[in-house]
Amino acid sequence: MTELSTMKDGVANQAEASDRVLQILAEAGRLFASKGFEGTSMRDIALACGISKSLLYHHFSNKDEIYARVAVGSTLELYLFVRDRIPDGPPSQKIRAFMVATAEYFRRYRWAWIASTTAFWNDPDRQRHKERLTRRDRFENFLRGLIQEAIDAGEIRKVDVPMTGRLILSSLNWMHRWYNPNKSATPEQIADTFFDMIFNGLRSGELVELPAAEPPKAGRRKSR
Amino acid sequence: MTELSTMKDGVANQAEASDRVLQILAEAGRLFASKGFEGTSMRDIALACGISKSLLYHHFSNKDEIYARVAVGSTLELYLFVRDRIPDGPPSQKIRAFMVATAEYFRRYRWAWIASTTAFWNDPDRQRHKERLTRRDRFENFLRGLIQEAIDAGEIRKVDVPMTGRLILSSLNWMHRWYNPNKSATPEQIADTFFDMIFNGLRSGELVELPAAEPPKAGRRKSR
DNA sequence: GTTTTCACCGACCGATCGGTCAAGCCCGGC
DNA sequence: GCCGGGCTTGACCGATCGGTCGGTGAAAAC
Repeated sequence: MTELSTMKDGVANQAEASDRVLQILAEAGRLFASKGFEGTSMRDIALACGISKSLLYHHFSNKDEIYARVAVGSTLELYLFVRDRIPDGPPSQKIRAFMVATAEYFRRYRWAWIASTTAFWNDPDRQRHKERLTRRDRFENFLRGLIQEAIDAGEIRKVDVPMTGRLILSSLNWMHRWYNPNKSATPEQIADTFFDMIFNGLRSGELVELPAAEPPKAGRRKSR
Repeated sequence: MTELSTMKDGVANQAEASDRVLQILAEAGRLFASKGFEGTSMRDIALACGISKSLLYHHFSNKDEIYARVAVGSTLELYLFVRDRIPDGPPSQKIRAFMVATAEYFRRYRWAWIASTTAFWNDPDRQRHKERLTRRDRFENFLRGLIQEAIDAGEIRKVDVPMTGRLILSSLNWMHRWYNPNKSATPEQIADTFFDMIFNGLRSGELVELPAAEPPKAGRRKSR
């Protein structure tokens, strides 16, 4: 199921592409990620690759296509990548695997990930942007299915499913803003920690029954 | 506490500014938020305001200053805004108030918020960002203090404090990517829901019946 | 009544943008 | 030999970029 693993320097899913094309995609992804789409010129990309600007137009028809190959081509198989890493077992563990797999994808295709989630995300008139959003919808709906599964199995509370999905995805999607690859924790470890926090909650103590009758302010005490 | 509330159209903390300047800041914020800093030209801003491009340079020295007034000027008092809305009471409720207050700030200064968290966040020329980042650090450290407080009070588990802060902030910081002001839930309600999910966890409580033959869930429980 | 101040504008600047094009370079097949 | 065809280039294009300049008109200050 991982025949899609033709990759180089974090450029995902670019089968049958020449070394030069892969180089361009890698450099362009890095630049898009750090300076944005509008902030990156074709001259920047050419300079980073050590080639002439014209050569970019030999391999790609325009700037949008480079971005599409970086971003769309990279989110292309996120859904499949994650789906294939969901084990059989209790639904809650599937959610955990979902988070860890997404984090692994982030780690492997980091620049392309950042580029695709950063650049002109709300430009309404970009045709291929819609394709990417469709893929992300499928990805998100997959997560919602897992959450519903966990609810049906009685593993998690009867929470609002879309909102729960947004919380989980938020914890992963914001990671690129603070994640430092030189620090010790891997994205997978971070995702695992976040799953623990979200699934088990932060609250200490065994679940004694709810202080339901109590107004929130007066609540819990256990002075230090 | 709210002497900082000179605002118009979601432009925060722009005291003693003329109507025209406020208009420019509002329109520029909206454009920066939707098209990014590099993607927004001075002509765009002038056109949106119905004025000439020259007039922008009469009121501001350059494009960066407009961005600074929108973004830096808006995150300027986020820390104070939130701090003043933290009630006395149990630390966990302070964390909840922190989240709700941040969400309120997001709702009130939405465009400026998006512009400041979107545009060239990792520009190598961090100088103009340093001030803004310093403020955000203070903001984040404030949250970490609340988390530590809750741990010391025994209200929440002995979790990793910075990581917990990142989870909480992620849930809020990613909101602008999916929040729809036309839908029913307010940002404050969303933040409240997220607090409940993170604090109490998703896992169903003891009262859930144990399906007799069901194998246990692979030992994810963390004992404290 | 004169001068100063200030919001405002149209024309313009050099630089850079995305993109084009005709021509060279290189290398395997005749 | 020399012939095609893919890789590569520098010169160039119109458009647009951020920013400047000289000036206008009306109110405020003297």
